[in-house]
Amino acid sequence: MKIDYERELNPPQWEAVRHAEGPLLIVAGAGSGKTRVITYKVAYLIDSGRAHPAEILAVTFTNKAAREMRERVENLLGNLAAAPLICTFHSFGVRVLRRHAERLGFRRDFTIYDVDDQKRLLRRIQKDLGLSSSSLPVDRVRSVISRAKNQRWSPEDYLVGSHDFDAAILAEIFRRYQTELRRSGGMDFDDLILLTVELFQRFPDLAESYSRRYRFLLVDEYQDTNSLQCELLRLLTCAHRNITAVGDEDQAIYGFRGADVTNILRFEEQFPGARVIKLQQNYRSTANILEAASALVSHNENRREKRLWTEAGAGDLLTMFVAEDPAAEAEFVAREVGRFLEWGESGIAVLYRTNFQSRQFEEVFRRWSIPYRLVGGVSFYERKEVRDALAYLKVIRRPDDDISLLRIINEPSRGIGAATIQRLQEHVHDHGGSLWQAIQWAVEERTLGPRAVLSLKAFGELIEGLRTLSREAPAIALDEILKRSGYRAALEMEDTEEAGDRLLNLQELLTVASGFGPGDESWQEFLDQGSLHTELDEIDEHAAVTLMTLHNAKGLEFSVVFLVGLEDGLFPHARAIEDRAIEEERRLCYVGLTRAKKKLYLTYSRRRRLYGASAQGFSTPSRFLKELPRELLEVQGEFAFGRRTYDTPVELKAAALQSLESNRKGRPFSGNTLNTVADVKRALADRTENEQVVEKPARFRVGELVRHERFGVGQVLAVEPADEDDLKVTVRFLEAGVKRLLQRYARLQRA
DNA sequence: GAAGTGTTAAATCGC
DNA sequence: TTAACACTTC
Repeated sequence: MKIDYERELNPPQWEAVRHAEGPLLIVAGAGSGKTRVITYKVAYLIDSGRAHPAEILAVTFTNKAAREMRERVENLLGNLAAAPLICTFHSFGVRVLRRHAERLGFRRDFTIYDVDDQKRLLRRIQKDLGLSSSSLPVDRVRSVISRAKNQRWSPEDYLVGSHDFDAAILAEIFRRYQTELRRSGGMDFDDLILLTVELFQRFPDLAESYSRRYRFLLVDEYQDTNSLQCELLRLLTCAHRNITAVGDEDQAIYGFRGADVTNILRFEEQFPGARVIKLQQNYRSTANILEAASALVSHNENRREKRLWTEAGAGDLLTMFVAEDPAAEAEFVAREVGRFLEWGESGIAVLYRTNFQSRQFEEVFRRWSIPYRLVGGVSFYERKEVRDALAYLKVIRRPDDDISLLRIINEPSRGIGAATIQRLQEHVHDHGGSLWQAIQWAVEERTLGPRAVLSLKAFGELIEGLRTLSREAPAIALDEILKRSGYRAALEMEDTEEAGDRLLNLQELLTVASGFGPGDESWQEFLDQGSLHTELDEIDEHAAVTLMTLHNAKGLEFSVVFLVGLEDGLFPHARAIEDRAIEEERRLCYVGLTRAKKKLYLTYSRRRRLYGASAQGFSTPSRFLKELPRELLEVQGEFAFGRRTYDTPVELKAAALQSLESNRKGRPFSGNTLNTVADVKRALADRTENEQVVEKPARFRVGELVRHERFGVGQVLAVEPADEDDLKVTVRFLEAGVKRLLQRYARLQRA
């Protein structure tokens, strides 16, 4: 054998790797070499001659994980004549459905509709039903529909089984959504799994042939499977029982898309006689980090107790930093990052709960010339111009694809406005068929205004003319499309920086496309990768600092991790608090903590502008901070004022006084005492204790100084409308003894 | 009726 | 920062 497995793996790891036949569950704690074990297992199966590479199917949840696993296997074994199939659940579904979708009444060249397409369609439907998007947010509709589909509910089933307040409306939207989706011959992400399961259930022979073909099945991140994926795995093991699942229930963070932790907890029930091997030695983090993470997650009730241990030393304490506002938080992070970069450290990550938090960090990093890599956010394939270009390609292949057609019908503007489109849709609604057919009808019958007919005719001819291009390679077709549709010209005309970027992106897309030859399959592959792709990661691959959400960080490790925005409402997210889904948030926090190898920073901001509020609100430190053992934390640099932080209270006081002086505007003002370290610590330990109320209503302006009889001088930090006549005023008092943020409704005095 | 311009509100997580 | 919406101009 090429590899000395016994030397490279610890005893339980090696045991898991050599367990070739029969069901196996590897319960792997964070940093216990989970990915290593599963890749070594793939290698071992091949290396030992137990499996031909083509008999192995390894399923992951993200493209990134699949790609990495492929690379690792290749590193271990070198180039193989045949490669094992390593892909995501969704791309496996696509693979199967592209071959057999006809059996379910779909065309094989069905279109995959992603989130953006779904939203466009749903908005349209809601509009048709006369519902404003504000009363029923499209994201909520989408999640309801997705949940229903993952339960395999039809719109009618949903109506019966749901307790939602507006179930009837939701069911109707759901019904129309399904109809439209089917009519344009499309599948959404949920369908990719759902329909694969349906296919296998209706045609057991097919399931069996797949099961026979892939005699060894490996599943990564098993705790994140939903019931459909679980069913798919069951179907894929109908001809054998060689399934190896790796997972950690403490890292289950995809409940929101239907993942169900009980799948991993019941693995032995589903696959009787399964072996369970636990990996509990952590090779990643220092003892302090590991201890903090374990302490945190032990607050969860829904879990098996396990004991992670490490041979590593205690390492540094965790550093907690309290910033005055998000800008100061970002500056602190940038400063620390700068120090690590000087020391030559390169594995640094800034992890946050929600994508919008990335902006403040990007801004500071750019200002300080710190090269960073942003994962997620608006990715290449989500850009408008890229999606438009792909929509053109889809339409010239299959003009009946309504959703793609709608995207480009007036892009660039060609005189087909909302009213005309409305008419076309009415026609489709009354007479059936597709929009494309409705356009033909409008041109022939001339029932619309002459201008509209002219524009539609030109559009029809444009598409008709472009259709022959589908015989060429995608790159050639795309280039021609951009030319003839006037898309490129329109951007060139604009002559703005943004238009220039868009042109560059289209050029980039052409480069990607040029890797694909002519032919149906090649086109399909190109378009599918666009739909299933998440981010283009060759951009600044070697940047020392990575910015990403906690969800994106799963499975990765970094020497230094900054976990930022640790405020109640942000993390744990307000929605999770409302839904009483704190345990999943805590697991997410656990995932974040355990990404760090050597050094972990926890930061939060005392003020933050959220949800477009007109004023900055005050935040409460995340409840998770209180669940970490005090003795593992050091509080650092908490002296923040305005946008800056200061190393000592003396410096802080000087700066604050100066700022206050220049802002005084004739109001009474006297010297004051500022926060001390002890004050801040006490405030953190119990925030409510320090909250006070302003007794006298008055008029306030942000930034202005006020004086209170009892609490002394303070600065108005926010004034925001509350009820009709009321203003919510937030004041920070600077005198000793009272230092917290005071809130009170003050009567608005109208001018 | 379409296109261009200005304004305002909004924002979990992701295949 | 974006995207939907209202409003004006052609």
